[in-house]
Formats: sequence, C-alpha cells, structure tokens
Amino acid sequence: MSKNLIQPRTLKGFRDFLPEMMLPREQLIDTCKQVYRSFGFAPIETPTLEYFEILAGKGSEETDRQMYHFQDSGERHVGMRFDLTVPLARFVSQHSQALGMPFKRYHIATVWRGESPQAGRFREFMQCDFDTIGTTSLTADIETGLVIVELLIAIGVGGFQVRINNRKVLNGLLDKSGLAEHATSVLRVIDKLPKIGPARVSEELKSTCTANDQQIASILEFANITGTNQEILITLDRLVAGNELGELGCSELRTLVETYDSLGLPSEQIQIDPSIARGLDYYTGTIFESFLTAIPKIGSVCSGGRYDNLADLFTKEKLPGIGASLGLDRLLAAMEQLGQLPKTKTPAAVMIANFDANSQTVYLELARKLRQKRINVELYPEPKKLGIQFKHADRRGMEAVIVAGPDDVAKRVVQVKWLASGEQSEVSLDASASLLASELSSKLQIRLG
RNA sequence: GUGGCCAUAGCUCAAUUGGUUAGAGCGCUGGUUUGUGGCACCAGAGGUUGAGGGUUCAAUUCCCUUUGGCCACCCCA
Repeated sequence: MSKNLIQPRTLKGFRDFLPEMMLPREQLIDTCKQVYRSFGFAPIETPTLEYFEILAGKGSEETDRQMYHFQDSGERHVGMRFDLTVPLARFVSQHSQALGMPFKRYHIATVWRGESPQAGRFREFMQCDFDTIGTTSLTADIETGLVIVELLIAIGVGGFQVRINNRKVLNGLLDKSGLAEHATSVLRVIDKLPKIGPARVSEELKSTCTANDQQIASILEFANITGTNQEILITLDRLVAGNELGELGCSELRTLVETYDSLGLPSEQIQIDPSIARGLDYYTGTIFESFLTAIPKIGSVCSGGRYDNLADLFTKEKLPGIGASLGLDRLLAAMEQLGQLPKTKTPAAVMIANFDANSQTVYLELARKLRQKRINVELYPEPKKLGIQFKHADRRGMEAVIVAGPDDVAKRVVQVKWLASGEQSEVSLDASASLLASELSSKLQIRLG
C-alpha cells in the first residue's frame, strides 16, 4: 500500500529553501530595505498576476516568450509578472493622483521567467527594485548609482564594480552612422562584445543589422573604448560630435562621473563601460550593471536604468522614471559559491535546556525575559538527556545554552555555557537576562530579533 | 526553445571487460548506566542505482524515451 506514494519534487528552475538558506536570504532582504529606506524609498506591493496585455510587449520579444501566462476560470488572459518595473508603470499610471510626484518606491518580490535555468538563473527568483518616478533630473540618476554602491557595500559581498553607460550616447552614435532603424538589434550585439569578442561581433553586425564596414568600425571603436572614465569621455565626445542626442548623452554621463568623483567614490567602483547596452527595450538614458569581482561569470547582480516613456502606454501623463533591481537569488547563489554564507540553521542565539519536568514554568519565564531583551531563545521542548540537548544547540550553531536543574532553581541561579569557548558560569536567575543581553550584543547581530 | 555533458543513500563518491545479498566517508537517529555539545567508540535508519521502456540467461553498467542538474546559444537578476 506504500507503493502509490507521490514522488516529492519541485519544478525545473523552482527551489525549496532550507533554514540555512532562508536566514541569509531574509537578512539580504532586510539590508535592501534598510538601504532603500535610508534614501527615502517607500514600500509598495502589486499583484503577482496582471492582465496579459499589461505585461505583454513591454520588456522585449524575449520576455514575452518567457512569460508564464494562462486563462483564469473567468476566461481572463492572465500573465505572471516577469519583472517589477512593468507592474510599476501600471501602478503609477493608475495611482499618480494619490501618490504625487516625484514618487520613490521599493518593491521586493518574486518574479517568474520560463527560461532555461543555469547557475544563478532560475525560473522563480526575487528582485529588489527601487525606482524614482516623475522626474528627469540627473540627480535621480546619480542617486540611483549611489544606492547600488551603498547596497553592495552594506551587503558585504567583497569587491564589485558598477558599470554605467547611456542609451542616448548609443542611440546618438547609431543615428549618426545611419543605423538608427536597427538600434535594438545593434544594441543586443554590442552587449555581447565582452563574451564573443570583436570578430564575431562584426560578423553579427553585418548579418543581422546589415551594417557596412565603416559602420561596424565605428561601432567597434565605440564599444571597445578603454581607459579611465575621463579618457573614455573624451573619445565618446569625438565619436558623437555633431549629433545632438549623442552629445546630450555624453554630457549626462560626464555629469554622473564627475559627481561621483567629487563625492569621493573610488573610480573602480563606478566605471563607464560603453559596451553595456541592456537588452530591455524600454531604457532611454543612463544604464547600470554591476558585477562581483570574485565571480563576474554569474552575471549582473544589480542593474537598471532610466526609462522615460514606459508609462506612455497607460497614461497621457508624463511619468519618466529611473531605478534598478538587485537580483537577490542570483546574489545569494554567488555568495554560496564563494562560501560567504554562514552555516547557521536557527535564528535562536540561546537555548534553554529542558532539564527538569517540574521546572517548566521557570524556563518559560526565563525565555520570556530574554525575549523582552530582544534575544532569540529556543526552549527545548522535552526534558531529554542534556547531552542530546547540547548537541541540538551545537549542531544548529547557537551561541549559548542555559542549564537550570532542580538545585539551580532552588538557589535561584542558572548555568550559562558558551558553546564556542566552552566557558561556563553561574549567574543569578534574575540577572541572567540582562547579562546575556549585554554579552550577546557584542556577538552576532544577525540573531538579535 | 536548440545543442552538449551528467544522474548511485540527505551530501561527496565506490562497485573487476554487463555477473549473484549495491559499499565507504560525512551527515542523520540512538547508545557508551542517567547535570554538559564539539573528539573517540558502538549500533541503527536511509537506495525498486532519477523515472519508464527495450536488448540480454543476467543491466548501476548497453540502447531509446522522459524528468532534473550543469554548460553553450539566446536572454537576463
């Protein structure tokens, strides 16, 4: 009769998260919130499902193909969101009167894309978006870059580099060289430059974008520019000279870089990279991508840009925006590969051993006092042998175990044992909560509720 | 969606050219006589070899299909 068990399994590209993954994952989410809030971004939430027409045709042809969609029982054609930016465009169009402009929001939520999974690439993953809507001011662009830098520093992933570019520069150049009508496909090809090299890029430009040799040469020169930010800007100025849009893009890029410089950001952290283009169709100005120096192969962990026309499809109001998105699950996968995740399996910092069946109330009271001091406490549920209980606490990575047997309870004391050092001391029951609180505050912050 | 590589216990891997009851380490559960984890020793649970079909006297091993993982294309967080 046990033959007909259903095999427990998860869908391709979808995953379960065990406590040791969820603890750092939730910590990342907290860090995002903290950084976003520090810049004044406010939280919002939108539905998982949208009318298909809201989502369709907004990202790119590719995102349309990858979108999960179906008809609900009321025959409505429904899509699952593949990013948080398109729902945001709908959201601000629908609520602009209530929100007022400019509007800054963050949105941390799951999105779905039916693409082929790989390392750091899933069908269900979490994005942490922040956006500023209703202003074309470059200050918003500058702050977007600052948020990314602050975020990656706060997360503590080690070395990283934010690369910036500007679609106006790209489009201006294409305009100037007569390739404007193939802009999208040219941009896609440029994006591949670091991966496939200049030879194959020029092949593809010729075949898919019908570019001539001169056009290819200028595109390659553009995408291949290297040097300091200042050197790159000088070359860019020369390449776009005479094209109004391109010149504007260059001056925007210059403003960003010079501002970051005067704010004292190290130039390794924010670098102009003319080859980044972003596949998404909706970007119109500044674009960002960011890579971890330890594991660039996993792809961009935080990217975004300016999109001045995204809400045009939903409203006649002018609602330009800029923002970026941290790929939380990709970042987590990177940190796992780099061995940066702690192996803690519990949020509890302290365990109260369950020694004596008659002292349950004492334990429960003590646990409550510790929680009032913002210490996460687990009370072992049954009075098993102490060895077992200690092992339980140790295996899960707790900091301390509190033991109070009948003799201790009679004397109004507890034994506090620190698992890492093995030190043990007797403290009075009444003082133990505050004592532990001060001891623990110098240890792992992560487990202080 | 296309192509390539892979699939044995929770994890990392064994199993002589296809040969009989598929093994080890780590992990897990419990024990080493009852107030203390990490070390050591002992025991136990856990696999219809991812699943389904085929070839064969015989399949973990060969073939097909399927599912999943990784890689490339594509695209992206």
